[in-house]
Amino acid sequence: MGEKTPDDKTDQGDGLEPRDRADRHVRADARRNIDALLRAAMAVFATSGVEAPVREIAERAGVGVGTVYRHFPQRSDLIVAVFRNEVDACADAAPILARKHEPGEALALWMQRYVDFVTAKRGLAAALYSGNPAFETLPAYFNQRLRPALQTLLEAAAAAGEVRADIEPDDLLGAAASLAMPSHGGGPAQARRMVALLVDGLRYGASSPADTRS
Amino acid sequence: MGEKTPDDKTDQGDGLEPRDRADRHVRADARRNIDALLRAAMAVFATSGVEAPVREIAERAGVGVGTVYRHFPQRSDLIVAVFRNEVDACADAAPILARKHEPGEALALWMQRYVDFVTAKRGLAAALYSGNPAFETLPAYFNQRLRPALQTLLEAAAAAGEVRADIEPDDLLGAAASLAMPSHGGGPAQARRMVALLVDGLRYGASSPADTRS
DNA sequence: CTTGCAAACGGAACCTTGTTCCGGATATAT
DNA sequence: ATATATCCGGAACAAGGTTCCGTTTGCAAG
Repeated sequence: MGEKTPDDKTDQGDGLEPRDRADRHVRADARRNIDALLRAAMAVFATSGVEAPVREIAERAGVGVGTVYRHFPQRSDLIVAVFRNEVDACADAAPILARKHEPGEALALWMQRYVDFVTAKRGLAAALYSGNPAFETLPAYFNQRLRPALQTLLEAAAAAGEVRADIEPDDLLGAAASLAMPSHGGGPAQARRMVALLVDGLRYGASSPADTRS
Repeated sequence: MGEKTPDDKTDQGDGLEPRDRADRHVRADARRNIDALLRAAMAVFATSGVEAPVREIAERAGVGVGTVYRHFPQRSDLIVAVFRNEVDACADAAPILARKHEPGEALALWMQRYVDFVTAKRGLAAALYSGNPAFETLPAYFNQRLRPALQTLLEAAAAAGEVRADIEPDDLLGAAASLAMPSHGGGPAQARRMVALLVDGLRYGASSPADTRS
Protein backbone atom coordinates (compact mmCIF):
# COMPACT_ATOMS: atom_id res chain seq x y z
CA MET A 1 0.00 0.00 0.00
CA GLY A 2 0.93 3.63 -0.09
CA GLU A 3 4.41 4.25 1.16
CA LYS A 4 3.83 7.94 1.15
CA THR A 5 3.81 9.46 4.55
CA PRO A 6 1.27 12.17 5.11
CA ASP A 7 3.90 14.58 6.23
CA ASP A 8 5.07 14.17 2.71
CA LYS A 9 6.70 17.55 2.60
CA THR A 10 6.10 19.42 -0.54
CA ASP A 11 9.54 20.84 -0.17
CA GLN A 12 9.40 24.16 -1.88
CA GLY A 13 13.08 24.49 -1.39
CA ASP A 14 12.88 26.57 1.71
CA GLY A 15 16.39 26.20 2.99
CA LEU A 16 15.42 27.34 6.42
CA GLU A 17 14.83 24.06 8.11
CA PRO A 18 17.65 22.54 10.15
CA ARG A 19 19.45 19.66 8.65
CA ASP A 20 17.12 16.82 8.36
CA ARG A 21 17.75 14.02 6.03
CA ALA A 22 14.64 13.09 4.21
CA ASP A 23 14.68 9.75 5.97
CA ARG A 24 14.92 11.08 9.42
CA HIS A 25 13.92 8.66 12.07
CA VAL A 26 10.27 7.83 12.02
CA ARG A 27 9.51 5.84 15.08
CA ALA A 28 7.76 2.55 14.59
CA ASP A 29 4.82 3.49 16.79
CA ALA A 30 4.34 6.67 14.83
CA ARG A 31 4.18 4.80 11.56
CA ARG A 32 1.75 2.34 13.07
CA ASN A 33 -0.51 5.13 14.27
CA ILE A 34 -0.42 6.89 10.94
CA ASP A 35 -1.51 3.69 9.26
CA ALA A 36 -4.26 3.10 11.78
CA LEU A 37 -5.45 6.66 11.32
CA LEU A 38 -5.61 6.40 7.57
CA ARG A 39 -7.51 3.17 7.82
CA ALA A 40 -9.91 4.53 10.43
CA ALA A 41 -10.47 7.74 8.52
CA MET A 42 -11.18 5.81 5.34
CA ALA A 43 -13.82 3.75 7.11
CA VAL A 44 -15.40 6.70 8.90
CA PHE A 45 -15.46 8.88 5.80
CA ALA A 46 -17.17 6.10 3.91
CA THR A 47 -19.78 5.81 6.63
CA SER A 48 -20.38 9.36 7.79
CA GLY A 49 -18.89 11.45 5.02
CA VAL A 50 -15.79 13.59 5.13
CA GLU A 51 -17.30 15.90 7.70
CA ALA A 52 -17.13 13.32 10.46
CA PRO A 53 -15.62 14.63 13.72
CA VAL A 54 -11.92 14.20 14.22
CA ARG A 55 -12.57 12.71 17.62
CA GLU A 56 -14.53 9.90 16.08
CA ILE A 57 -11.66 9.01 13.79
CA ALA A 58 -9.17 9.20 16.62
CA GLU A 59 -11.25 6.90 18.76
CA ARG A 60 -11.69 4.38 15.99
CA ALA A 61 -7.96 4.38 15.40
CA GLY A 62 -7.36 3.93 19.12
CA VAL A 63 -5.34 7.11 19.53
CA GLY A 64 -5.84 10.50 21.11
CA VAL A 65 -6.70 13.61 19.13
CA GLY A 66 -3.27 14.98 19.91
CA THR A 67 -1.81 12.17 17.87
CA VAL A 68 -4.07 12.97 14.96
CA TYR A 69 -2.92 16.55 14.94
CA ARG A 70 0.70 15.56 15.30
CA HIS A 71 0.57 13.79 11.97
CA PHE A 72 -2.12 15.79 10.24
CA PRO A 73 -1.82 19.39 11.40
CA GLN A 74 -5.17 20.23 9.87
CA ARG A 75 -8.26 18.22 9.49
CA SER A 76 -8.08 18.81 5.74
CA ASP A 77 -4.64 17.17 5.65
CA LEU A 78 -6.21 13.94 6.81
CA ILE A 79 -8.87 14.16 4.15
CA VAL A 80 -6.30 14.82 1.47
CA ALA A 81 -4.12 11.95 2.64
CA VAL A 82 -6.99 9.49 2.61
CA PHE A 83 -8.09 10.67 -0.78
CA ARG A 84 -4.65 10.31 -2.32
CA ASN A 85 -4.36 6.93 -0.71
CA GLU A 86 -7.55 5.75 -2.32
CA VAL A 87 -6.71 7.24 -5.67
CA ASP A 88 -3.41 5.41 -5.55
CA ALA A 89 -5.12 2.15 -4.69
CA CYS A 90 -7.54 2.58 -7.55
CA ALA A 91 -4.83 3.44 -10.03
CA ASP A 92 -2.64 0.58 -8.87
CA ALA A 93 -5.50 -1.84 -9.45
CA ALA A 94 -5.24 -1.25 -13.19
CA PRO A 95 -2.01 -3.13 -13.92
CA ILE A 96 -3.07 -5.92 -11.58
CA LEU A 97 -6.37 -6.40 -13.37
CA ALA A 98 -4.61 -6.18 -16.72
CA ARG A 99 -2.39 -9.07 -15.70
CA LYS A 100 -5.22 -11.32 -14.57
CA HIS A 101 -7.86 -10.73 -17.23
CA GLU A 102 -8.47 -10.26 -20.90
CA PRO A 103 -8.07 -6.60 -21.92
CA GLY A 104 -11.79 -5.94 -22.36
CA GLU A 105 -12.65 -7.62 -19.12
CA ALA A 106 -9.88 -5.82 -17.28
CA LEU A 107 -11.27 -2.54 -18.53
CA ALA A 108 -14.79 -3.40 -17.41
CA LEU A 109 -13.61 -4.51 -13.99
CA TRP A 110 -11.52 -1.45 -13.48
CA MET A 111 -14.41 0.82 -14.35
CA GLN A 112 -16.44 -0.88 -11.65
CA ARG A 113 -13.59 -0.39 -9.26
CA TYR A 114 -13.58 3.26 -10.18
CA VAL A 115 -17.31 3.55 -9.62
CA ASP A 116 -16.92 2.09 -6.16
CA PHE A 117 -14.25 4.63 -5.44
CA VAL A 118 -16.35 7.57 -6.57
CA THR A 119 -19.43 6.29 -4.78
CA ALA A 120 -17.63 6.07 -1.47
CA LYS A 121 -16.61 9.69 -1.63
CA ARG A 122 -19.67 11.20 -0.11
CA GLY A 123 -19.21 14.80 0.79
CA LEU A 124 -15.94 15.13 -1.03
CA ALA A 125 -17.56 17.13 -3.81
CA ALA A 126 -18.65 19.75 -1.29
CA ALA A 127 -15.13 19.92 0.08
CA LEU A 128 -13.71 20.41 -3.39
CA TYR A 129 -16.07 23.26 -4.04
CA SER A 130 -15.56 24.79 -0.64
CA GLY A 131 -12.90 27.14 -1.84
CA ASN A 132 -10.55 25.77 0.78
CA PRO A 133 -7.13 25.96 -0.87
CA ALA A 134 -6.11 22.76 0.90
CA PHE A 135 -8.13 20.83 -1.62
CA GLU A 136 -7.31 22.58 -4.81
CA THR A 137 -4.50 20.26 -5.80
CA LEU A 138 -6.67 17.19 -5.46
CA PRO A 139 -8.34 17.25 -8.87
CA ALA A 140 -4.95 17.49 -10.51
CA TYR A 141 -3.70 14.51 -8.56
CA PHE A 142 -6.84 12.70 -9.47
CA ASN A 143 -6.22 13.13 -13.18
CA GLN A 144 -2.53 12.55 -12.94
CA ARG A 145 -2.98 9.13 -11.44
CA LEU A 146 -6.18 7.83 -12.95
CA ARG A 147 -5.94 8.97 -16.51
CA PRO A 148 -2.76 7.06 -17.36
CA ALA A 149 -4.11 4.00 -15.59
CA LEU A 150 -7.27 4.00 -17.65
CA GLN A 151 -5.44 4.96 -20.81
CA THR A 152 -3.27 1.88 -20.60
CA LEU A 153 -6.28 -0.37 -20.16
CA LEU A 154 -8.10 1.37 -22.95
CA GLU A 155 -5.25 1.09 -25.38
CA ALA A 156 -4.72 -2.55 -24.60
CA ALA A 157 -8.39 -3.32 -25.13
CA ALA A 158 -8.46 -1.32 -28.34
CA ALA A 159 -5.35 -3.02 -29.64
CA ALA A 160 -6.98 -6.37 -28.95
CA GLY A 161 -9.97 -5.22 -30.95
CA GLU A 162 -12.26 -5.56 -27.97
CA VAL A 163 -13.39 -1.96 -27.79
CA ARG A 164 -13.54 0.95 -30.14
CA ALA A 165 -10.52 3.16 -30.20
CA ASP A 166 -11.94 6.63 -30.44
CA ILE A 167 -12.70 7.54 -26.86
CA GLU A 168 -10.54 9.48 -24.50
CA PRO A 169 -9.85 8.38 -20.95
CA ASP A 170 -10.98 11.73 -19.63
CA ASP A 171 -14.38 11.44 -21.26
CA LEU A 172 -14.88 8.04 -19.75
CA LEU A 173 -13.78 9.09 -16.29
CA GLY A 174 -16.03 12.10 -16.39
CA ALA A 175 -19.01 10.19 -17.65
CA ALA A 176 -18.66 7.42 -15.11
CA ALA A 177 -18.18 9.91 -12.30
CA SER A 178 -21.30 11.81 -13.20
CA LEU A 179 -23.27 8.60 -13.44
CA ALA A 180 -22.04 7.65 -9.99
CA MET A 181 -22.77 11.00 -8.41
CA PRO A 182 -25.35 10.58 -5.68
CA SER A 183 -27.15 13.64 -7.02
CA HIS A 184 -28.49 11.36 -9.71
CA GLY A 185 -30.69 9.68 -7.19
CA GLY A 186 -30.21 6.08 -8.08
CA GLY A 187 -28.18 4.13 -5.59
CA PRO A 188 -24.74 2.64 -6.10
CA ALA A 189 -26.27 -0.44 -7.69
CA GLN A 190 -27.75 1.66 -10.44
CA ALA A 191 -24.46 3.44 -10.92
CA ARG A 192 -22.70 0.12 -11.44
CA ARG A 193 -25.30 -0.97 -13.95
CA MET A 194 -25.17 2.23 -15.94
CA VAL A 195 -21.40 2.20 -16.09
CA ALA A 196 -21.49 -1.43 -17.20
CA LEU A 197 -23.77 -0.26 -19.96
CA LEU A 198 -21.30 2.42 -20.85
CA VAL A 199 -18.53 -0.12 -21.13
CA ASP A 200 -20.70 -2.39 -23.23
CA GLY A 201 -21.16 0.60 -25.47
CA LEU A 202 -17.43 0.68 -25.96
CA ARG A 203 -17.47 -2.90 -27.04
CA TYR A 204 -20.14 -2.38 -29.62
CA GLY A 205 -18.70 -1.56 -32.99
CA ALA A 206 -15.36 -2.99 -32.14
CA SER A 207 -16.01 -6.07 -34.25
CA SER A 208 -14.17 -4.55 -37.17
CA PRO A 209 -11.03 -3.16 -35.60
CA ALA A 210 -9.99 -1.47 -38.84
CA ASP A 211 -13.20 0.47 -39.13
CA THR A 212 -11.98 3.99 -38.82
CA ARG A 213 -15.07 5.99 -39.39
CA SER A 214 -13.23 9.26 -39.92
CA MET B 1 -39.04 13.73 17.06
CA GLY B 2 -40.06 11.28 14.49
CA GLU B 3 -43.66 12.41 14.76
CA LYS B 4 -44.77 13.49 11.39
CA THR B 5 -46.86 16.56 11.90
CA PRO B 6 -50.06 16.19 9.94
CA ASP B 7 -50.45 19.88 9.34
CA ASP B 8 -49.09 19.57 5.86
CA LYS B 9 -50.32 22.88 4.65
CA THR B 10 -50.55 22.94 0.95
CA ASP B 11 -47.57 25.18 0.68
CA GLN B 12 -48.01 24.92 -3.00
CA GLY B 13 -46.60 27.53 -5.30
CA ASP B 14 -43.20 27.40 -3.70
CA GLY B 15 -41.90 28.77 -6.95
CA LEU B 16 -43.30 32.15 -6.26
CA GLU B 17 -42.65 34.14 -3.20
CA PRO B 18 -45.31 34.22 -0.50
CA ARG B 19 -46.30 37.79 -1.13
CA ASP B 20 -49.24 38.45 1.06
CA ARG B 21 -48.61 37.29 4.55
CA ALA B 22 -51.67 39.11 5.80
CA ASP B 23 -53.07 36.23 7.81
CA ARG B 24 -51.27 37.07 11.00
CA HIS B 25 -50.03 40.37 12.24
CA VAL B 26 -46.42 41.03 11.51
CA ARG B 27 -45.26 43.72 13.83
CA ALA B 28 -43.55 46.67 12.25
CA ASP B 29 -40.36 46.21 14.24
CA ALA B 30 -40.18 42.60 13.17
CA ARG B 31 -40.48 43.54 9.51
CA ARG B 32 -37.79 46.14 9.99
CA ASN B 33 -35.45 43.64 11.56
CA ILE B 34 -36.06 41.07 8.89
CA ASP B 35 -35.18 43.63 6.27
CA ALA B 36 -32.08 44.71 8.13
CA LEU B 37 -31.05 41.08 8.48
CA LEU B 38 -31.45 40.36 4.82
CA ARG B 39 -29.45 43.42 3.92
CA ALA B 40 -26.73 42.63 6.44
CA ALA B 41 -26.54 39.00 5.38
CA MET B 42 -26.28 39.98 1.75
CA ALA B 43 -23.35 42.26 2.53
CA VAL B 44 -21.60 39.78 4.78
CA PHE B 45 -22.06 36.87 2.40
CA ALA B 46 -20.59 38.95 -0.39
CA THR B 47 -17.59 39.77 1.75
CA SER B 48 -16.92 36.59 3.70
CA GLY B 49 -18.88 33.96 1.83
CA VAL B 50 -21.98 32.14 2.95
CA GLU B 51 -20.15 30.48 5.80
CA ALA B 52 -19.82 33.68 7.76
CA PRO B 53 -20.83 33.38 11.43
CA VAL B 54 -24.40 34.18 12.34
CA ARG B 55 -23.18 36.49 15.07
CA GLU B 56 -21.40 38.64 12.56
CA ILE B 57 -24.57 39.09 10.57
CA ALA B 58 -26.61 39.81 13.68
CA GLU B 59 -24.16 42.44 14.81
CA ARG B 60 -24.08 44.09 11.41
CA ALA B 61 -27.87 44.20 11.40
CA GLY B 62 -27.86 45.64 14.89
CA VAL B 63 -29.89 42.83 16.44
CA GLY B 64 -29.23 39.94 18.79
CA VAL B 65 -28.77 36.37 17.60
CA GLY B 66 -32.07 35.47 19.18
CA THR B 67 -33.77 37.75 16.69
CA VAL B 68 -32.00 36.06 13.82
CA TYR B 69 -33.24 32.67 14.92
CA ARG B 70 -36.71 33.95 15.52
CA HIS B 71 -37.10 34.80 11.86
CA PHE B 72 -34.75 32.24 10.35
CA PRO B 73 -34.93 29.09 12.48
CA GLN B 74 -31.90 27.66 10.77
CA ARG B 75 -28.85 29.30 9.41
CA SER B 76 -29.63 27.79 6.03
CA ASP B 77 -33.00 29.55 6.01
CA LEU B 78 -31.20 32.87 6.04
CA ILE B 79 -28.99 31.79 3.18
CA VAL B 80 -31.96 30.64 1.16
CA ALA B 81 -33.86 33.84 1.84
CA VAL B 82 -30.96 36.00 0.76
CA PHE B 83 -30.46 33.93 -2.32
CA ARG B 84 -34.07 34.13 -3.39
CA ASN B 85 -34.01 37.81 -2.69
CA GLU B 86 -31.07 38.36 -4.98
CA VAL B 87 -32.48 36.13 -7.66
CA ASP B 88 -35.67 38.14 -7.55
CA ALA B 89 -33.77 41.40 -7.78
CA CYS B 90 -31.81 40.12 -10.74
CA ALA B 91 -34.90 38.86 -12.53
CA ASP B 92 -36.80 42.06 -11.83
CA ALA B 93 -34.02 44.07 -13.36
CA ALA B 94 -34.84 42.62 -16.77
CA PRO B 95 -38.09 44.48 -17.49
CA ILE B 96 -36.63 47.67 -16.08
CA LEU B 97 -33.62 47.51 -18.37
CA ALA B 98 -35.87 46.60 -21.27
CA ARG B 99 -37.82 49.78 -20.71
CA LYS B 100 -34.81 52.05 -20.56
CA HIS B 101 -32.62 50.69 -23.33
CA GLU B 102 -32.58 49.31 -26.82
CA PRO B 103 -33.22 45.57 -26.83
CA GLY B 104 -29.64 44.57 -27.60
CA GLU B 105 -28.25 46.93 -25.03
CA ALA B 106 -30.74 45.78 -22.44
CA LEU B 107 -29.64 42.21 -23.02
CA ALA B 108 -25.97 43.11 -22.66
CA LEU B 109 -26.59 45.09 -19.49
CA TRP B 110 -28.66 42.36 -17.95
CA MET B 111 -26.01 39.78 -18.62
CA GLN B 112 -23.54 41.94 -16.76
CA ARG B 113 -26.01 42.21 -13.94
CA TYR B 114 -26.24 38.45 -13.89
CA VAL B 115 -22.48 38.08 -13.81
CA ASP B 116 -22.32 40.36 -10.81
CA PHE B 117 -24.91 38.25 -9.13
CA VAL B 118 -23.08 35.00 -9.75
CA THR B 119 -19.72 36.49 -8.80
CA ALA B 120 -21.02 37.63 -5.45
CA LYS B 121 -22.13 34.15 -4.53
CA ARG B 122 -18.89 32.89 -3.12
CA GLY B 123 -19.31 29.64 -1.28
CA LEU B 124 -22.82 29.08 -2.50
CA ALA B 125 -21.68 26.33 -4.81
CA ALA B 126 -20.28 24.42 -1.85
CA ALA B 127 -23.58 24.80 -0.03
CA LEU B 128 -25.48 23.49 -3.01
CA TYR B 129 -23.23 20.46 -3.17
CA SER B 130 -23.31 19.91 0.55
CA GLY B 131 -26.18 17.49 0.38
CA ASN B 132 -28.11 19.64 2.82
CA PRO B 133 -31.74 19.23 1.75
CA ALA B 134 -32.42 22.83 2.74
CA PHE B 135 -30.76 23.92 -0.46
CA GLU B 136 -32.11 21.49 -2.94
CA THR B 137 -34.97 23.64 -4.12
CA LEU B 138 -32.70 26.55 -4.89
CA PRO B 139 -31.54 25.55 -8.36
CA ALA B 140 -35.14 25.12 -9.43
CA TYR B 141 -36.02 28.56 -8.14
CA PHE B 142 -33.02 29.90 -9.91
CA ASN B 143 -34.18 28.59 -13.28
CA GLN B 144 -37.77 29.41 -12.73
CA ARG B 145 -37.07 33.07 -12.19
CA LEU B 146 -34.09 33.81 -14.39
CA ARG B 147 -34.89 31.86 -17.49
CA PRO B 148 -38.13 33.70 -18.35
CA ALA B 149 -36.45 37.01 -17.59
CA LEU B 150 -33.63 36.31 -19.98
CA GLN B 151 -35.93 34.75 -22.52
CA THR B 152 -37.97 37.92 -22.79
CA LEU B 153 -34.88 40.03 -23.35
CA LEU B 154 -33.55 37.55 -25.84
CA GLU B 155 -36.73 37.42 -27.85
CA ALA B 156 -37.04 41.18 -27.90
CA ALA B 157 -33.49 41.58 -29.12
CA ALA B 158 -33.95 38.88 -31.71
CA ALA B 159 -37.17 40.42 -32.92
CA ALA B 160 -35.37 43.72 -33.33
CA GLY B 161 -32.74 41.96 -35.37
CA GLU B 162 -30.02 42.87 -32.93
CA VAL B 163 -28.97 39.36 -32.02
CA ARG B 164 -29.25 35.94 -33.58
CA ALA B 165 -32.28 33.96 -32.66
CA ASP B 166 -31.00 30.47 -32.27
CA ILE B 167 -29.73 30.36 -28.70
CA GLU B 168 -31.56 29.17 -25.67
CA PRO B 169 -31.68 31.14 -22.43
CA ASP B 170 -30.43 28.12 -20.49
CA ASP B 171 -27.32 27.82 -22.59
CA LEU B 172 -26.51 31.44 -22.06
CA LEU B 173 -27.11 31.34 -18.33
CA GLY B 174 -24.99 28.24 -17.97
CA ALA B 175 -22.16 29.60 -20.07
CA ALA B 176 -22.07 32.92 -18.27
CA ALA B 177 -22.19 31.21 -14.89
CA SER B 178 -19.29 28.95 -15.70
CA LEU B 179 -17.30 31.88 -17.03
CA ALA B 180 -17.97 33.70 -13.78
CA MET B 181 -17.11 30.81 -11.52
CA PRO B 182 -14.13 31.71 -9.36
CA SER B 183 -12.64 28.31 -10.11
CA HIS B 184 -11.66 29.77 -13.45
CA GLY B 185 -9.07 31.86 -11.77
CA GLY B 186 -9.56 35.19 -13.45
CA GLY B 187 -11.14 37.83 -11.28
CA PRO B 188 -14.60 39.35 -11.67
CA ALA B 189 -13.23 41.85 -14.19
CA GLN B 190 -12.23 39.03 -16.49
CA ALA B 191 -15.62 37.42 -16.05
CA ARG B 192 -17.31 40.61 -17.13
CA ARG B 193 -15.10 40.89 -20.16
CA MET B 194 -15.63 37.32 -21.25
CA VAL B 195 -19.38 37.58 -20.91
CA ALA B 196 -19.34 40.83 -22.87
CA LEU B 197 -17.53 38.87 -25.56
CA LEU B 198 -20.20 36.23 -25.40
CA VAL B 199 -22.91 38.80 -25.91
CA ASP B 200 -21.02 40.35 -28.80
CA GLY B 201 -20.99 36.90 -30.28
CA LEU B 202 -24.76 36.94 -30.19
CA ARG B 203 -24.78 40.16 -32.11
CA TYR B 204 -22.57 38.87 -34.84
CA GLY B 205 -24.53 37.47 -37.73
CA ALA B 206 -27.67 39.31 -36.75
CA SER B 207 -27.17 41.96 -39.45
CA SER B 208 -29.99 40.56 -41.57
CA PRO B 209 -33.00 40.54 -39.26
CA ALA B 210 -35.17 38.71 -41.74
CA ASP B 211 -32.68 35.94 -42.12
CA THR B 212 -34.62 33.14 -40.59
CA ARG B 213 -32.41 30.27 -41.42
CA SER B 214 -34.32 27.05 -41.58
C1' DC C 1 21.94 -3.79 29.98
C1' DT C 2 21.68 1.12 31.22
C1' DT C 3 20.78 5.61 30.07
C1' DG C 4 19.55 9.97 27.66
C1' DC C 5 16.52 12.28 25.03
C1' DA C 6 14.06 13.59 21.01
C1' DA C 7 9.90 12.04 19.36
C1' DA C 8 5.47 10.65 20.14
C1' DC C 9 1.35 10.11 23.04
C1' DG C 10 -3.14 11.33 25.23
C1' DG C 11 -6.66 14.02 26.49
C1' DA C 12 -8.08 18.07 29.04
C1' DA C 13 -8.71 22.76 27.91
C1' DC C 14 -9.71 26.46 24.77
C1' DC C 15 -11.96 28.87 20.96
C1' DT C 16 -15.30 29.39 17.54
C1' DT C 17 -19.83 28.71 15.85
C1' DG C 18 -24.71 26.94 15.58
C1' DT C 19 -28.80 26.82 18.43
C1' DT C 20 -31.87 27.22 22.51
C1' DC C 21 -33.99 29.59 26.35
C1' DC C 22 -36.28 32.91 28.82
C1' DG C 23 -36.97 37.30 31.34
C1' DG C 24 -38.01 41.68 29.83
C1' DA C 25 -39.60 45.16 26.22
C1' DT C 26 -43.16 46.73 22.99
C1' DA C 27 -46.40 47.17 19.19
C1' DT C 28 -51.15 47.01 18.51
C1' DA C 29 -56.15 45.98 19.15
C1' DT C 30 -59.75 47.19 22.11
C1' DA D 1 -55.07 52.99 29.16
C1' DT D 2 -54.65 48.28 29.27
C1' DA D 3 -53.94 43.67 28.00
C1' DT D 4 -51.33 40.48 25.65
C1' DA D 5 -49.40 38.21 21.82
C1' DT D 6 -45.31 39.05 19.72
C1' DC D 7 -40.75 40.23 19.59
C1' DC D 8 -36.05 41.27 21.38
C1' DG D 9 -31.39 40.50 23.33
C1' DG D 10 -27.87 37.98 24.86
C1' DA D 11 -26.39 34.57 28.22
C1' DA D 12 -25.94 29.72 28.15
C1' DC D 13 -25.40 25.23 26.00
C1' DA D 14 -23.55 21.87 22.62
C1' DA D 15 -20.34 20.35 19.33
C1' DG D 16 -16.45 20.34 16.76
C1' DG D 17 -11.55 21.98 15.49
C1' DT D 18 -7.16 22.98 17.45
C1' DT D 19 -3.64 23.77 21.00
C1' DC D 20 -0.98 22.74 25.07
C1' DC D 21 1.72 20.32 28.02
C1' DG D 22 2.97 16.72 31.28
C1' DT D 23 4.01 11.91 30.57
C1' DT D 24 5.56 7.90 28.04
C1' DT D 25 8.48 5.44 24.85
C1' DG D 26 11.41 3.91 20.89
C1' DC D 27 15.96 3.50 20.02
C1' DA D 28 20.76 4.03 19.76
C1' DA D 29 25.03 5.27 22.03
C1' DG D 30 27.88 3.90 25.81
